[in-house]
Amino acid sequence: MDPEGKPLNAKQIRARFLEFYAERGHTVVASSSLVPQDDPTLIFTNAGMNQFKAVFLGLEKRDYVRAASCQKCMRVSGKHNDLEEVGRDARHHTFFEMLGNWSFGEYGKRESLAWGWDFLTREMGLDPARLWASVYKDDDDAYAIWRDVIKLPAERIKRLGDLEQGDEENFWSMGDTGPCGPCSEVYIDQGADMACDHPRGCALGVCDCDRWLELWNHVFMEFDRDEAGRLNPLPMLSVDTGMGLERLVAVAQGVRSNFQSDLFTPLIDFVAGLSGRRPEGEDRVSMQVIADHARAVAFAVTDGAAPANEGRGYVVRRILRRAARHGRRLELREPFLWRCAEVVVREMGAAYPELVERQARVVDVIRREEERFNLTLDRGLQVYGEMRDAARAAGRDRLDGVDAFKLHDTFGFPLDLTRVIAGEDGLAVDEAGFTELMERQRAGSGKERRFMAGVGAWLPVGDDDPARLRAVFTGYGSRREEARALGVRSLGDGRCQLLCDRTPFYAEAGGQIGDAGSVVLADGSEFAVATTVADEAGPLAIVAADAEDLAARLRRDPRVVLAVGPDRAATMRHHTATHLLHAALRQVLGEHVTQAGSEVGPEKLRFDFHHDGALDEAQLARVEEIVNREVLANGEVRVHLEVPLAEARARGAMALFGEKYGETVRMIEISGTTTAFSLELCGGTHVARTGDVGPVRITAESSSAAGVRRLEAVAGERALALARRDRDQLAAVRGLVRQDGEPAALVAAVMLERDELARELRRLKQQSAAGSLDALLGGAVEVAGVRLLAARVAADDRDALLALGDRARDSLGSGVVALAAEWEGKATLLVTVTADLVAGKKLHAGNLVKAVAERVGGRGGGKPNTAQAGLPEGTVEAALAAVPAAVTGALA
RNA sequence: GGGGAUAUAGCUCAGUUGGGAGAGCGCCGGCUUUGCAAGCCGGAGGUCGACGGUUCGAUCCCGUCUAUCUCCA
Repeated sequence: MDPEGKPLNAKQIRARFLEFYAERGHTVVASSSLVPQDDPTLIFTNAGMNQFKAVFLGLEKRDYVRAASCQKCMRVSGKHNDLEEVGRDARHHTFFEMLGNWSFGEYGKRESLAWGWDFLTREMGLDPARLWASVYKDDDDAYAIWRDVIKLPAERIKRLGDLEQGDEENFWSMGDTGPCGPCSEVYIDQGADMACDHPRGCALGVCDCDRWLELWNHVFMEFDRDEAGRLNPLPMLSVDTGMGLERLVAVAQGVRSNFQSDLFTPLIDFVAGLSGRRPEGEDRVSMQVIADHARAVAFAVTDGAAPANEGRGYVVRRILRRAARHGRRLELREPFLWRCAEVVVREMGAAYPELVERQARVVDVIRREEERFNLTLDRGLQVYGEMRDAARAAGRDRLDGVDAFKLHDTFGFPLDLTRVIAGEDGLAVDEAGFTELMERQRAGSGKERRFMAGVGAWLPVGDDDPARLRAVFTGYGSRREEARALGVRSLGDGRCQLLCDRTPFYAEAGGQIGDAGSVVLADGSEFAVATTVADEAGPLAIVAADAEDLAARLRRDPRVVLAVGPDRAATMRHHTATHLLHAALRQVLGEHVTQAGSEVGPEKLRFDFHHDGALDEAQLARVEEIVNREVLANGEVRVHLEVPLAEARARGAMALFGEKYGETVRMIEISGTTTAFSLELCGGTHVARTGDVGPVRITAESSSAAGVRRLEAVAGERALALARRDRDQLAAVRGLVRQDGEPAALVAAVMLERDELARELRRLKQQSAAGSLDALLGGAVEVAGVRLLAARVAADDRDALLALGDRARDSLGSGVVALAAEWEGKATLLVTVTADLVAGKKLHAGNLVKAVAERVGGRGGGKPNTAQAGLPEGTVEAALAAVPAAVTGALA
């Protein structure tokens, strides 16, 4: 409550939470991106602790031990989150915000629970009499804190969960192994009228209904679970808590559904206004779906997850299309979701400045996707029409499950729309058949899932378990390193991963490909490093060696010399060139140009960016010119380490996909002619001065996806090689044309001349063919009452032969023409029959040519009026001689 | 990662026992016509997505690849 006794609004609640913990010594940490940076196991950030995972695993140190945040989260799958359910009840969301406080080995259960209690009861003004708590069965500490410190009556403290019985309630773990521990949850009793009719009675720990609303989960990480399932105490206890902002706001504002809180009402009101309908009944459900999905889509696209047909982009597309379908239910036919996204930006832009920064592009992406979906629906309608007609023609009053499934599977036409439209046509839909096919598809694709196939267990080199060790990357400064091997892991394909305490090898990240090179062992043996990949342990060299063998050698002496190969220099040039290109594109095309991906290697660089429409020659030339101008300026490439994220953002640094956003970031500044020319967050390797990049040439411009352009370019010696090749090519052209002047003009003149000559040649050939036609016609004979012309002619391609045949047939008026010609070492026989004979005498050119060809060992066929056959060499005369007999035979 | 569909003129698309590449719109030229999507005549424009196979012959059948659409994970 605020001083006047009015409920707080969502913005105030979010701010209060962070202030509350800041006052208690917590560092307020910005929400990390919805798109997880260094965690391939996650599609979207789904909990507040995601960005602290490495800290809990002991792999990363932060300069604080208490933190609090409000984290953007998305959950679109999982046992409690079927996308189809979102919007139908009071609680489920795709996008939500998670409030949390953390202690990294510092304070414990007592502080976390007591502060949480104070926040809820004093700051939020929740009635202490309605709050309940649960603890893990064996967690006597937490129980005692609730009863003795917070003074919660014992009847409102429940002991839940039982690991021995397989009940993981109130026991949290990150995975099958690793940090884990008991948790304690805070619930609010929403009142007896919200109770359910569970057979064993509506009660906390029994049912799962909305009366007992879970508000806050405090996790106490105190164990490390090993492979045998044993719980080993951790040296330090850590705290990880999470509370859904949407629930808290709803409870604090005294409403029963999250959708009635002011996080959602502006959106629902907006959609109601737009559609001219009231938020009641099924219409209310649709509006809630749209409100939820508009938030999800706006945030996801802002964080770089654009609609696509695979991965997280596909999830975004599905959410967006589901919203669009609900819009149609409200009879919103024009794209509308992009306008909802504008409302999201208006409402939440203050808390999440990135929404405002990228609004123009995000709104545009959403509107285009809506338009695309309309096209998909149009095409689906067309296909549906064909299916309907076929069903009716067959006298059925039902659309097959196969058809409904095909509409959905192949044309993306949703089942519910099929149902509605078929209903209007008086057709039922075989939904059982549809469901069966759907199940089959699910079962089919779920079966084969391989992730880093064949990766074996770590083979330790020293005493420590490599799974707990980490490599330090030293490759910014040096390319050769004497290091100590820690572990080897087989990839199952004759190669293995090598973990060392330090390594100069850059692992594939941020578009820059992993380093190749070599590793030399103490025994003098040398192995090639094919590339380098990263996982939580840091850069791992992929070595072409047998894992067991390599591990055995290293156990005798773990010292190794790691040397990055010579390609790295070219890669560094290309990486710096990529930053120059990015900045130049923004100058030429505008600030909407943002990176959509890149690949930087020794051979070339590839840069994908958001922009509509192809770049014309002038734009490409301008971009190339700017990049090269900056190279000549020879500005300094400065690397700023440990820049606070907020500061980097304030300076307008460009964020790079695939790059890790910690509290502090690495920033690459390229000084230009006057001020900073390029400023990007980037972990890659760069040259020292822009002059080191050497000449840069753009080699290709294309599209990689809707709204995304792709440029390819080369720098340094690759650009020189390209220039050399171009020069040689031009010299070759000049040499061929043997005239002075611009090669293009010379070639154009030659081409023009060639076209004229070709035309002239064709005319002459036709003339001469026409001339010889009279002579040919003189050779026509009469066979069985049909005029027949059989002759060898000079034609040097199929078209010429056919044209000649046409003329002969027309001159003949009524009859059969058989012409043979040879070109390219192959003989072809053409037979044409005039229309009157096809109809009257039932002559068939295809049959005639087949009969003749078979006589001499050839094969052929064709249509009744025209047919062709291939003849063996030297059989032309024999074939022509066989024609009269074939005609006679056909008429017999 | 696994399926399904599509790829033909600048654009939208036709094109079946495998046998001569088409329409509409757009473009260029000519004629006609003072007006609203003008009319008539003529013309240019195609490696039928790429590569391989089967065949006397492939836009068509088969295989591989690429791109786009779409579903499942």
